[in-house]
Amino acid sequence: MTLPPSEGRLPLPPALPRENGRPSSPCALCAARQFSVCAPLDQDSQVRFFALATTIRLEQRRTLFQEGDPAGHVFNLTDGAVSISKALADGRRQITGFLLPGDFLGLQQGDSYAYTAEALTPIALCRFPIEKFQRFLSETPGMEHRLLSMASNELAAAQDQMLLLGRKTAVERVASFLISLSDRHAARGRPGSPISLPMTRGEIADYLGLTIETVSRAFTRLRKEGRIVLDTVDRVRFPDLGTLREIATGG
Amino acid sequence: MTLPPSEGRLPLPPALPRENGRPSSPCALCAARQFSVCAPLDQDSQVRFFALATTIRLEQRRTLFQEGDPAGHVFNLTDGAVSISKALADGRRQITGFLLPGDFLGLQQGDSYAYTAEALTPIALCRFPIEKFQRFLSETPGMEHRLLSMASNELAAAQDQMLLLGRKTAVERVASFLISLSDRHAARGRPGSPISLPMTRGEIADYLGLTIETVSRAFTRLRKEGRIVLDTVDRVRFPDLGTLREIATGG
DNA sequence: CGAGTCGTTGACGCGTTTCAAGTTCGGTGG
DNA sequence: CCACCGAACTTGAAACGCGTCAACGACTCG
Repeated sequence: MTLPPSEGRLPLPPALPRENGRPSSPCALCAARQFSVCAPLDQDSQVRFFALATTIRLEQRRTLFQEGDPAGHVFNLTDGAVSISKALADGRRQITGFLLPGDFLGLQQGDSYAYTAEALTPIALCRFPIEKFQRFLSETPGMEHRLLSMASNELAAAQDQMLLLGRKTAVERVASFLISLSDRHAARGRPGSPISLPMTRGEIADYLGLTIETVSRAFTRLRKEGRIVLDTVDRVRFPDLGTLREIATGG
Repeated sequence: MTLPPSEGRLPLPPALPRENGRPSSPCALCAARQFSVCAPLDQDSQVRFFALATTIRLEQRRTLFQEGDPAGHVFNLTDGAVSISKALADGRRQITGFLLPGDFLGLQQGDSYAYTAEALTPIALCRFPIEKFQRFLSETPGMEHRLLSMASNELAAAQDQMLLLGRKTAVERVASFLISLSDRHAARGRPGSPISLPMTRGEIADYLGLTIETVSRAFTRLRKEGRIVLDTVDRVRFPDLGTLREIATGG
């Protein structure tokens, strides 16, 4: 299975340098040093670690795993975008996160996944069988420390999102969403503006606890007020990140 | 400073057995084995661990630390109830969690607290200086594993709360809140009904992303429909947990 | 060219918020 | 012991932001 020319919705870094068969983005656990507080793995550990992984690819809109599926693997996203979501019995859905290259997913307590993971674009991942991964964890000093610090960051992000969902208006939510996407791009050394939106309005709505129509109206309002420029429907520029940030925080 | 007879709002376990000066509730990190996937610490490690801690007490409504304060300690709550919250500049507030005895708080990335922690009732905590705690972590096999599993559980709870905040109605939110409190009591071996509510309607509102009035109306509606019985304003009985659970999940 | 998906916009309805009284209850002081 | 007070809670009425329903345009793909 090969990755189509990738003109789904996410152009992303047109082509990150590809080193001798390894995935095109560094593995968050082993190489994304800027996100970790602990010393990176040594050369030997990295080799042992990569030996555990299989690279897999998935087409746009495919489900990686569903809430309740037996949890057999953990993953590291190397290309594309993924949504993490939970749903109620009647279909109401909440997307709890969007994952970008370098993000890690699938680790949790219990023997089944607590959420659904879907490909927003064609994706590529490193896949680790969970027992092998756990064994590597326990054998490799510093790995759990690193995972703990990643989990702490996720927890802080989750709290920000709860503040958004519980207390922000529709326009504030959309502004916050755009700011956080921009910041994530900037944190990886890519420009914070313009950015591409690999997700649809419906997916943004499910992430922000709104409807498609309300998200669309918020985009329109931000555009008419000059806070954003929509080059295309999935490409946004920010003439003034400072003001947008103020809108996002209700300041 | 001594703890008053504790008739604030939280009678809680009237008097857990108190062993030779140790806090009345077991430390989540060392003793609450039912919440951990890893082997408990050995006797020696426990002794070394407790040597790091100071027991402190705080009166009702006092702030333990605020969002932005330099982070100097981590804590383990041993008695009472604590709220964790974040706020916007204009005062809108979101409570992201309620902590009960046995819960752990204060560990995060960065050198300042990312949220505010307040005593809902008179509280007692074990306090660990963060550097000593970190050193103990790195010296004690299994500790980071345990913290990681705790963080994973918190992350799963945070995702549930996002689903609640983004997609549930007011009555569903209140029902979910009551169910989760009941479940937490049951998980600690205490009766799941009746339960006491150590927090005010305003604090419940800030947790559920609602207003005081809406929370009150939801309580009234659940009461009139026979789903709950309010012995007093802060004591709830559940005649039929199954039906309440269905309401909570929109099923 | 027709069908389908996605996004935008308008009109209207509804659930929650806002504003405003009241009620209950525990604590305090006369 | 009781009157008073304030905090917390409840209830009602009106306002409003977001959801729902519907129409339509832009674009893609057969």
